[in-house]
Amino acid sequence: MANSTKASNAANARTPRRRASITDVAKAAGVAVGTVSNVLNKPERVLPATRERVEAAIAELNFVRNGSARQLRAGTLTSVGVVVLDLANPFFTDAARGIQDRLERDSFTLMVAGSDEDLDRERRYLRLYEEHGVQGVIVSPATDDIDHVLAVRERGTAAVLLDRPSPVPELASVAVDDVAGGRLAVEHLIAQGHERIALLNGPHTIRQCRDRRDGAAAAMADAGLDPGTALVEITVPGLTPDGGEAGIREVVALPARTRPTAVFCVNDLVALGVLRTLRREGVAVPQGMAVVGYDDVTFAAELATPLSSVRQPTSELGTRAADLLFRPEDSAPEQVVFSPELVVRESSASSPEAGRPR
Amino acid sequence: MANSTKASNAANARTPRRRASITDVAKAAGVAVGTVSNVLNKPERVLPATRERVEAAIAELNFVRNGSARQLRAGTLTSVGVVVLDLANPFFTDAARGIQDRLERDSFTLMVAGSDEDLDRERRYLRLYEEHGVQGVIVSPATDDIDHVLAVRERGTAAVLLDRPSPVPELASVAVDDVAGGRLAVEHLIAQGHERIALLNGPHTIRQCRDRRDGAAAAMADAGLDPGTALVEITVPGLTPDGGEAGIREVVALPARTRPTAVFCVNDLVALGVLRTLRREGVAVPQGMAVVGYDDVTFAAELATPLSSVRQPTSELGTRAADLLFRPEDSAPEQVVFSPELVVRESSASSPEAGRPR
DNA sequence: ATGAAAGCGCTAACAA
DNA sequence: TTGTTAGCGCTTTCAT
Repeated sequence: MANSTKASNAANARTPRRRASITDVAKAAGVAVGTVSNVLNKPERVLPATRERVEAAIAELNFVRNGSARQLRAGTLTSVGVVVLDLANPFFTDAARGIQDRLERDSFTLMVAGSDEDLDRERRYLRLYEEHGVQGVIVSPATDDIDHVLAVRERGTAAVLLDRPSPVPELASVAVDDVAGGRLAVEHLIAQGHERIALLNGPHTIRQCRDRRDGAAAAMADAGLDPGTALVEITVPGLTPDGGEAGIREVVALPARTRPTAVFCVNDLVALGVLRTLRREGVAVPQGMAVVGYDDVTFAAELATPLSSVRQPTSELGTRAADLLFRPEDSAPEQVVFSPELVVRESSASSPEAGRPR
Repeated sequence: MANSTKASNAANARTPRRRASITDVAKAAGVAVGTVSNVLNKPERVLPATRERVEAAIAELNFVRNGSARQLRAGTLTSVGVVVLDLANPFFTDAARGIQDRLERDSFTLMVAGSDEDLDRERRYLRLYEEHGVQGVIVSPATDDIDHVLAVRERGTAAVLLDRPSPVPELASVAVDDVAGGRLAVEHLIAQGHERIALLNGPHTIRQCRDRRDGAAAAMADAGLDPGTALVEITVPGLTPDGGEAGIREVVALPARTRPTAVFCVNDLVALGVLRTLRREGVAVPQGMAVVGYDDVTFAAELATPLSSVRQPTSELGTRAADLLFRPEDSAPEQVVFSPELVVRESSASSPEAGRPR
């Protein structure tokens, strides 16, 4: 049928002239529907001759199985749904890649949706997946409210929390210790001599943001600084470069006396915007302002000022999540927590090679 | 039902104890199934009193509509499926964002899958979407073979090609002129005095790769250079930073006499790997090797050596694609082609500010 | 306003 | 080996 389409006209193609059903095929081939079904599912059970007739009819009628009907009978589907916070964030797409890699082994298919940190959208997608009978869902929740995830699981669909430790034992999760991450970043900055540090953060409804802040504050307290004044938290309008730009402008506008000398960004996208803006404004990094990011995305090391960042085992996060999805029924749900590590680069280290890169 | 889950035990939750059906709800509420259906779909048609009873039953039984059954009756679904070449490529995720933004307006839901440039996987996802009755599909095809996309459309599902001009008039498409893009990049390099240019490219089965090469070759020919010798094409093992690293190592290993002095990378991910490797190897950019990328991703301008790149209207690509999906039946399919533009930065311009950035 | 029942397309169990 | 048929869960007439 390769080029036959060339002849057809557009309107025709668009018209939803009823898709051929298995009954149509049966009729056209002069066999029973059961036989067509067998050709589709257990070809070996049907005589080559009849099979050919049926296959001809299928091709002829352009038949495509109706997945809904199929599934209505079968009960379930070999696919998995994922909802991440942000489709444009490399952290999540890398994790999605990890999931896909793992799932591929069992020839599951993966569908991804982005919630844009919106609880409603998260719920909508989750419900869509569930209604369509996916085998499991992997969600990085936008807020603390995960009742809907729990509910999905209650109803018999496997569920795993991604990048978020589970608050209840019966739900599996894969996460990275964000408190530790925040602590790492700020301990490092303090060690570099900074005593007032800005935190460009997202809303505290997002757990990652809250935890990283808590870690940062803890590091301050441990160092004998008062987090209340020494940690200047600024909520950015978006976890993006533009958000970072807006945030750092606020910092720079602060009176010199109380202006932080370092900034810890809740992710590398934000940090990218910060670096961009500081450069434009002629502020030297790290001398005028030290910067630490989070996620250690691919490009962090290659920036004009190589960016210090808290690294997470991103893709492994995904593969583990996929693993947990299909553990045997009787095994207890597992809570996996990875540890982050800090990668120090020039954006925060006024040490050895402070001058020119390379 | 918020915290009730806490009490339940895991095994129980996992057991696919048959999901409650509409019949169960009807029974529990002491009404007919039709009434339950009405509560779900046309609540105004049912007496408040009965409605409440039904709603109580729904909550009680944890009922979730079975999407397959629903759709089997209704025929179709308000969602759209997208298949992109690579989920980890910012170009495609940005485009996906564009699609999502546009679709949101009509409260469609979006599902994304990555084919990893594999035709089989592309086919699988497309079929999955089709079988499940999505309203439309948007595909960035891995190869020239788009019969399966045409077929989907023939069967009545709207389809739009993404980042790929349609070869047939009856299929809508949104693309960027990649020949022009390749030409822009190489013309620029030639203007900078380069006479032998490496092209780190992906396989020619991918149209974008082929077109950019053709544009590059054309620019050479126009300048009186022989593309056969002056354009050194190297196929990278992957369109990723690591692929770029492998590619540039080949280039650098060439005997000085025939070694290119500039490299044009088929995307910015590859270029990132190239810059990284050149830095490690101590090759100055652009003096020792000029570099031009493609896509102008967010971080291109912020790299240690700001990267020259061919910019595409990425997110607009997505919104337009979504637009085309739902044009009225009678309107002819549209072929949209955007023009790329070259953004020159330090990685290729030995001109003004050749020395230090900032 | 509600109930009863048909039927969407498919698979699986059974009969021939 | 092939045909017949019940029924998955839902929506939608058509009665009541």
